[in-house]
Amino acid sequence: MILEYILLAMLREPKTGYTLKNEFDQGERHFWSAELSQIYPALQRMEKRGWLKSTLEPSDKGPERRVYSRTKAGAKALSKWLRSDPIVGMERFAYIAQLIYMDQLDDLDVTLRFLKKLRDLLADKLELLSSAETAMAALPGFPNKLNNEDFHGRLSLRMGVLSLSAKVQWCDESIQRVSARLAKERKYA
Amino acid sequence: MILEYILLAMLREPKTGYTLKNEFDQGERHFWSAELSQIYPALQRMEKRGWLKSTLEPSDKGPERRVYSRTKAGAKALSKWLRSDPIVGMERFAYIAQLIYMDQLDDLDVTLRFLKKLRDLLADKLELLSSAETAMAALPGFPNKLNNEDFHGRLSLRMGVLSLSAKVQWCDESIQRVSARLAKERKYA
DNA sequence: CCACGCATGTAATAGGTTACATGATTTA
DNA sequence: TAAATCATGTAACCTATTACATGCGTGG
Repeated sequence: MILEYILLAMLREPKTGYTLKNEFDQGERHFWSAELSQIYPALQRMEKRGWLKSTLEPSDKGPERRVYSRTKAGAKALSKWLRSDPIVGMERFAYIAQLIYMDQLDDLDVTLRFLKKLRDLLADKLELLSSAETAMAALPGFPNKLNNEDFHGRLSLRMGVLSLSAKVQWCDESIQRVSARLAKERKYA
Repeated sequence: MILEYILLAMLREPKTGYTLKNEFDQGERHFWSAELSQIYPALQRMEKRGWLKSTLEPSDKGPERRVYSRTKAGAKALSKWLRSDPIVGMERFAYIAQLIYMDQLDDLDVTLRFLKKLRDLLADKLELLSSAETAMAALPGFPNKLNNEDFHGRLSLRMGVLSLSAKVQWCDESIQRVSARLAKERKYA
């Protein structure tokens, strides 16, 4: 189960479920997300399995915090997972499904509006990642003296930026193509 | 439910569940996939809802085929979905999760091997889409006189090609960076 | 006093994969 | 005769989202 390994890896230092959720939301983890209702039971399962142990600590605000930390068994399981082959799953793009069947509407104006909206949505996402990348470039010793953690973080951020850039460019290219086709359609109408 | 709308859209002409599954597998549908155990119940649900109707037809080989076709209500539901805003969900990249936490192994050789393997996996996928794109370029009247269906198909294929190319390029760039870091590490060791 | 952030959880539902069950026809 | 393809389906399980339930402390 991938989420369990991600949580395990995020528990480099002891943390609560609530904290882990915040790290997902803060956009630090652009490649995955999870809800609290998924995180809490996962942590409980892992503790039962012996990968984590937890202690209750008082909180300034609100109820007691259950702080989880990795056990040796947990660290071993993580190490094994990190050494396994890359997990490349089927990616599912709902917006491509919409686009590919849009010909059935027989209305290129709809396609054009769709692509423009999509472009904006993807560009917004890209901007988030780009600014994170810019922030990283301000790190002390960038890029030659990054520590191992930041070095790996940089690689992963860059993948998000390049992949989203390619999609935004594809939107622009597609908008051009649809516009051209639309213009020709009108000329012969 | 996205799958239901995709099946609805694929039923441009009447088809069986088995046929729909084949279309997913043939790689024609690079943006989505589904198992028969998901397709059959989905078709049944849609028939109950009045989006599809089915008839039993004899088959040359094997059991009778249940052929589904869209009703007017189904066509209307599809049209509404196609006209809705682009569905941009959270993409989940398990291999980026592996990569980003790999610093905890403190062994750049593992990272390097990982990226090389990933590069090969992604390049294989890219090749599939690229050859589909090449095949499309051999279509009569390409690119200026494509019909609407092929035009939309081309746009969607191109997105797959560009997005995967970006990822392969990112792998290459990352392999370079890791190699350089590794070389420096050894020099000062 | 109410909304918001902190903090924990459960329940219901939806979406998806793997395994199981059945049986005909064709091809090696 | 064994495997592959055609063709339908169900059951069990895993993964993920949305909704529900509870309650403290702080700031407006």
